Amino acid sequence: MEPGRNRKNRMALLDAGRSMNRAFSVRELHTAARDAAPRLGLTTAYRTMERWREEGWAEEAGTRGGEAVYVLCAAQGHHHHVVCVDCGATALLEGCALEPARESARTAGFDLLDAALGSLPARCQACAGADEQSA
Amino acid sequence: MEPGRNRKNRMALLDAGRSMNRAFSVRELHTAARDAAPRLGLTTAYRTMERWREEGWAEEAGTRGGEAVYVLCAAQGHHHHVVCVDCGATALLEGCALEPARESARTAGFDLLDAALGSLPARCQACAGADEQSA
DNA sequence: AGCATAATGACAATCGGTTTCACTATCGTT
DNA sequence: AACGATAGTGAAACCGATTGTCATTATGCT
Repeated sequence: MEPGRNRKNRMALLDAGRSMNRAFSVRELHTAARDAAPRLGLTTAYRTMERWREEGWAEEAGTRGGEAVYVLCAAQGHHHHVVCVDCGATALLEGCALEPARESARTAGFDLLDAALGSLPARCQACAGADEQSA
Repeated sequence: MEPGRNRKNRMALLDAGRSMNRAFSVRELHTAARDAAPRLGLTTAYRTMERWREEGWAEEAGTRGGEAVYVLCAAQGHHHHVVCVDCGATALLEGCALEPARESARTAGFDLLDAALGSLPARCQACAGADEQSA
């Protein structure tokens, strides 16, 4: 990570993102980072997230309540994880669990987009349990 | 399909949707259906798409240029297809290509959401080729 | 014909997200 | 220390997709 100029804001955002251990929206990131950098604007949060995505440190993990959520990727190489669509909890998947799907797509003349499939939508045990209760 | 009252608009929308053989946005659907039903409003197109989704005839297949795109599902049972993120072309995947991923997720304590994984983002050969040219 | 109600469409409102633009912070150079 | 170039910033305007409102219309039933 190359901080470039004015590293204070980005560091606040990075710390905030790392400390929340789940998928989060830009708005949530902004709110969390404001504890450390009160004058931080929402625009900068959006710009920083886009930068992280371009540089591969973050990826989009679907939407929640109408707004896009993202995950910070610790693993840099080829990997996939699951993200709970309710609470944002994440887990890394072992091995290349999407290879069969990729093969199947290839025979149909399509290339699966790893970039868009880094985070598979799922429901974690806690949220699945809560769902049963409310249903 | 139960047409209910005033079937003219919905039939126009359904015909339009069926005739375009690819993923499409609500706005595209509305435009196409207007040939057969000129007074059709955009609101009705949105409402109809939501209804189709609730009833299982359509599912969201990501976004393109900021607007959500959908596919009409011919197959009713458990199935997955790929959707080209560039042109919207679709193909049905053979077999249960996502089973390994589901297993892997389960060991991590997550349930993959079939509903959200009906359409896997991909790129078709034509668009992949066009991409190479422009790059 | 008359009624109850589903369906409709024009328009307003909402809401993520992006763009604009004047201002500020940082860095290398004098 | 002052300076100039440029990256970075935030408030506010803007945009476009989607949803809500509400008076009107179409439909099926009696």
